[in-house]
Amino acid sequence: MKFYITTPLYYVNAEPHIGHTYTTVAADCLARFYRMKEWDVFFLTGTDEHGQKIYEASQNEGLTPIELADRISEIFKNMWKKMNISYDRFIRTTERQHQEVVKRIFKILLEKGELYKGEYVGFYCIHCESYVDIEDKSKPICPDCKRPVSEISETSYFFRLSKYQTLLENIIKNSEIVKPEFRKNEVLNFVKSGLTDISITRKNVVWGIEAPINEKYTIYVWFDALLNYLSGIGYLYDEETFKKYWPADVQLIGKDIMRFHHIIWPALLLALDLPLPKKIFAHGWWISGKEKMSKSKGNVISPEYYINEYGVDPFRYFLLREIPFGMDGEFSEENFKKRYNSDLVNDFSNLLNRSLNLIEKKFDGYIPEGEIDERIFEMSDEIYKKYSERIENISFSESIEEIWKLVIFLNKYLDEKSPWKEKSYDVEKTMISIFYGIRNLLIFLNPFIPQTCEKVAEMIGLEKKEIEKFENFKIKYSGRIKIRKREIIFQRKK
RNA sequence: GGCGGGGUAGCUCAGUGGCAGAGCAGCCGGCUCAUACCCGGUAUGUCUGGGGUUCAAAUCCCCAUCCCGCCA
Repeated sequence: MKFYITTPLYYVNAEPHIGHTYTTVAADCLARFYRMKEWDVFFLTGTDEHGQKIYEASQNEGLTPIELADRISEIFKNMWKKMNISYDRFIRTTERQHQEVVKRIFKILLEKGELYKGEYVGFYCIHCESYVDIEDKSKPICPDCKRPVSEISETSYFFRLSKYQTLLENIIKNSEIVKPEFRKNEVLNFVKSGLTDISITRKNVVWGIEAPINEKYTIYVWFDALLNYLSGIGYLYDEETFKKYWPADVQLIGKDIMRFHHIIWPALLLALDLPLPKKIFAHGWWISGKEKMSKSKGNVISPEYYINEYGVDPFRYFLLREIPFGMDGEFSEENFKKRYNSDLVNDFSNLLNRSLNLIEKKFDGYIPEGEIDERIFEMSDEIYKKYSERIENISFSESIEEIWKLVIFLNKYLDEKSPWKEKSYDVEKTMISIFYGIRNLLIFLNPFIPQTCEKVAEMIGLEKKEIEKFENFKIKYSGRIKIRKREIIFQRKK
């Protein structure tokens, strides 16, 4: 089995913020989950580096566009390193190979008659690099960026998007491609309202891939960027890899770029006679103080702050646990702290600490040998089933809820057995069972908080590889295992 | 203006015709190995308002109202 997952390519006009981080952490979690199932996973992310905005931004900083792109894409890479993002490839749209693929696709589509040369008459926003509809013709302002726009008339190459209207309607209605479910109608209504062909070349934008024709055009940055999902896995140059991974299993996007991904992207694939991705999931936004975050409002959440203050894993945990993927959610330190203290400290970290403490006191740090309470395995089995279903549905928070049942069970189990009491019996059995319960927790939580799981595994005397496969949650070890050290994994915050 | 989703406990929300629920916050108690934690118990509701269908409505229908999303 294979699993191909993508994030959008991030535009290099800004440094990574919480939105980028959110998508990428979610993708990472899925990638790790399927690797633990021993599927052949390919996780693609990267940066989108062409277009007018990049050109302008580079000029403002006295750089060439590629210098700017080099710098920002490096910042993204560093951020993903910090966040433990396990991508298989980081693609940049300025790479020679990607550019070649885009050009060849352009040619193929042109030859197939999917592109045609036409005349665009209307308004154009230079900044947004897009043709815009203007409500009030006497005051031509870009509906998006609010800058003045000019009326133009120019020739351009168009993609026959309109041709796919009916086909797209049927596909959207009858497939899982638009996720979450509640977005389906929205997209469908838009398609039904009529699709117009879209211009995919630009005359006055120099920073872009040259169209492979005898005229001076560059390729529209969105067309260029979308094709990374194909060029990233070898389309037209490494057919073997491409065949192995295409179609994408899950493509994650923010809800702001649904139009491109739920309509234009599938239409392009249809034009290329390629199968469509199975799911394109649009997640919600993190808001701050009831408003969307923006620099001007000064309510931007800084990933760095939370990483430094609480650690990478608590940050990853919060992003995936706090709200259902797909919904908007409020990001506040108050909510973060509550989640951190109650889930990670009180439930999880304290479970580890009290358990290891008992093993040290009662058994000198050795995991006792003997019978294990079968309920641990039965429960793990059940949890794993539900957890898998939920992850396959891209419901991170519900998956964690499922795993948490084991955390709660283990705390309760310890209390019921009270191995610290003089008159308690079955102390060996209790502590072995707790040990295996914790081991299974580490396996289940590994896609979400990998660094922590690895650290705890090391603490309790396990190898990293023991917690890297889901299969392993059924294994019972032979031989003595000794706790290597006991330390508090998450400190309570006031 | 059109289409769609929603309004349920202090908060976030689940609940598609059969005794109103979960988590967090609260309250009471127990325990005390552990990071004052954990465990158990417990209160809380005009299910937005009004009308209708039904033996029975948070749930189905109609009207109103408010919030959100997409489109124009």
